[in-house]
Amino acid sequence: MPASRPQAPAESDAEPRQRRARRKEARPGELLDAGLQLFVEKGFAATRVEEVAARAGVSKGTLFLYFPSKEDLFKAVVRENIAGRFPEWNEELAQFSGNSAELVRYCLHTWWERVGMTPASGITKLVMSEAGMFPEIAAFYQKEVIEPGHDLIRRVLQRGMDRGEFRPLSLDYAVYSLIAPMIFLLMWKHSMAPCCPATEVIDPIGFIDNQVDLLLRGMLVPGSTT
Amino acid sequence: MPASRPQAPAESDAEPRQRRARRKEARPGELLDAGLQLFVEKGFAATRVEEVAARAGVSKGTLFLYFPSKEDLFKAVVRENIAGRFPEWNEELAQFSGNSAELVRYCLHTWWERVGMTPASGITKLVMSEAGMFPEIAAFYQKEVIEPGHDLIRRVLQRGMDRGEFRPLSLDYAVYSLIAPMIFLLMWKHSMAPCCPATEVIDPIGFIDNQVDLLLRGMLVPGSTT
DNA sequence: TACATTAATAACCCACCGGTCATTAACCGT
DNA sequence: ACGGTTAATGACCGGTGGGTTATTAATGTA
Repeated sequence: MPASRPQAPAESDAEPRQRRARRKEARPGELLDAGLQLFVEKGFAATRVEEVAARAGVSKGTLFLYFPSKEDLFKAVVRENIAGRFPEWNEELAQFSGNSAELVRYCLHTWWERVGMTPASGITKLVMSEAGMFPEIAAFYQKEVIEPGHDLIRRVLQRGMDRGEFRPLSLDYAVYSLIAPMIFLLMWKHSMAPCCPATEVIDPIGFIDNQVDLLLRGMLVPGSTT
Repeated sequence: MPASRPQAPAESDAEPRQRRARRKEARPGELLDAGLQLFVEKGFAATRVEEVAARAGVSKGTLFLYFPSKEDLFKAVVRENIAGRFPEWNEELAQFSGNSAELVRYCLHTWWERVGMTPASGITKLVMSEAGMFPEIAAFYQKEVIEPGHDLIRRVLQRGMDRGEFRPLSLDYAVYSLIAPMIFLLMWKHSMAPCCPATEVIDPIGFIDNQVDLLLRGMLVPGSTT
């Protein structure tokens, strides 16, 4: 996980926090953090640069001192937060020693812990939402995140088939059968859920468990004892 | 399917198409059609009412003569294209006479034909994308579309359990297991797919067939001959 | 043709927001 | 203490877009 920064100037601390402090080093990072929060909250178009600046404890003019435009700020936010954690995950996958049903369950749970329930999930939602307006970012995301993720899942399923645990599957489709509920969860969390708190809330862990159970019944070879 | 309208005034026809024609009856429908097109193309916030009016062959002022606000126009578009069609679908569901596995397959295929592959799917994508910024719209959509759709699916699953075709399921989760792949398909179609035409395209029908097959293996009582 | 009714228009208002720039003040070397 | 440098500011600009309204003209009636 990217080390979280000291969360912008908190004012009212031991420091009287003078108005026009000169902190050239800290500004970009604080603006990036504020940008991440607001872009995830409101999307790209709806986020006002002045608000980003305010949340970073700085004026609008200062923001443009560090980032030439709103779009550049956005790109910087995406770049910083979509760190390539895939090498680490691929490593974990290769070392997993349990059966493939357990591996599937482990993958989805881990995804939820490390992406789904973190701000990173907001970026995915954001990119899918605004892809139409920013095709170059969509392409970047496709290449850097979606394809590696796709390959990782594919390897899990292939492992299950190689070990005789899964019946022969159409890999191209089965991969999406696992991805789809995760995307759904993430879209739900960031779109409908915050607006309609009254209506039936989906418990993510419960849903994932149930979904894995359902899909595994369809994927495991009949009569398996797992 | 709602009978497609004569697609706004085409000018340059046999009719010289006078400037300020008075066509009180035709305006709302033409504005609704133009609105559907543009909202799906560009999203809610990015669509300018003046552009909707122009595409309907009318001035901005005229639009506000028929719809009190942009948001009301949008709600009317949603009602006409999705929400208003549930009675018809519920009727079809009630009259279905095959087994429940066939019914599930029929539902998803029909959804794809009547929503997924039509502009109506763009509306769902739009709402999920912009729900955060427009809670009124999200709440409206939740009530008029999501809840009826949820109930419809739930009835299908309940039918399968009542008839002893499906094993006991957690309805709350199982409903989402069917909805999730549809939402995924639709998000994919409207966000990543148009931007990354090179990369592996998902065949919707193939995916749906495969998904239904997988889920039914998990839902049907073991040893069922269906 | 004269007149009332009202559909339709286009100019207008105003709030908002991305981006700029002259001004201000914090810091540093001497 | 005193400039000189530059980080930071906030007033300002210009374009945009939702919504309003005074005006215009199409239609129906006599």
